[in-house]
Amino acid sequence: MRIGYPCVNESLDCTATSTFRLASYSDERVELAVANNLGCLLRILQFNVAQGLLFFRIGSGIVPFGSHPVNVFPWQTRFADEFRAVGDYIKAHHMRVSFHPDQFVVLNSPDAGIVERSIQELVYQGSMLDLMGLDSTHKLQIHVGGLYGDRELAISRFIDTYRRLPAAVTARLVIENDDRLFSLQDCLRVHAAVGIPILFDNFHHECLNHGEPMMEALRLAAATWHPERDGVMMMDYSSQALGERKGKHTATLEEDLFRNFLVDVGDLDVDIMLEIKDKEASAQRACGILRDVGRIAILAGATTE
DNA sequence: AGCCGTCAAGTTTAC
DNA sequence: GTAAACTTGACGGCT
Repeated sequence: MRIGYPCVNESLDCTATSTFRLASYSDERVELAVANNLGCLLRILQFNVAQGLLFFRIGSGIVPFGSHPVNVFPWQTRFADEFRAVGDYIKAHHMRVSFHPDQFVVLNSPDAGIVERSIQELVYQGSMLDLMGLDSTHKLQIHVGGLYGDRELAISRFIDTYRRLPAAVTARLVIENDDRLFSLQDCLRVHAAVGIPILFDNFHHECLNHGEPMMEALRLAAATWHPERDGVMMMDYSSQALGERKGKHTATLEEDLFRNFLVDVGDLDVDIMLEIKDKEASAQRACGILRDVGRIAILAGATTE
């Protein structure tokens, strides 16, 4: 089991998502930004290894305007060595990484232009994993998309689009249950049609479900991951921010809730991405809790033998 | 030097 | 019909 956090490290003064405005686009700025971002990404990964955090979500903005037609800079060849070095580091330390294209990637949109731009974004993000030399256990996670007033049609449109995706994308694409529109059950239907793994989000499941207990939901999602092709299940973990709008992520890890969640996880192998505002601070505490729970389990085992 | 409106992209929900 | 939320920093024009 690995624990990680998304995109931003708050301890280091180094950001892997530096960018600039479209209006000030130039090839030179792309080159500067990518050099900075890959350098910072490696530093963040080194920091993570030192902390025992072996799961990390890489931000979408490593290459500014990476899938935009304005960007014709040959970053794939210019930074081939740097991407390869990052990938070598990840493999050497048995880390796992993912990408989470943001809300503009909507594969089930009725607008063909939006679908095409979405596919290009997925191709861009997948190509970074290719350049790093990372296999299909490193994933691209998206949501099913919009509802457009007709759930059946929306799901079937996702399936149709999925079948047209390039193999480099489908090898890595996973869908996540969301908190308002597409539940775990909806994702399971998409999985049944095309075999796409489901990245389980416990907090979204708490917000939107059909009565499945957490332990059952985890096992349903885990069964959608093909061990050799996909690796162990990835999941997002969070909890409700107290006193805030329903669905708002907590600012910091609620340790008791996380400890209880690990009990539900049991002996299921899963890599956990903490979607929590204070990033690596909570991730480090989560690692400590995981070690405690493991130690207690070992002690409990010892006393019964 | 510091303030602060704005930033490629989509969709839903609240007002 | 328009704006906020998703999530968030930081770009960059302006004083």
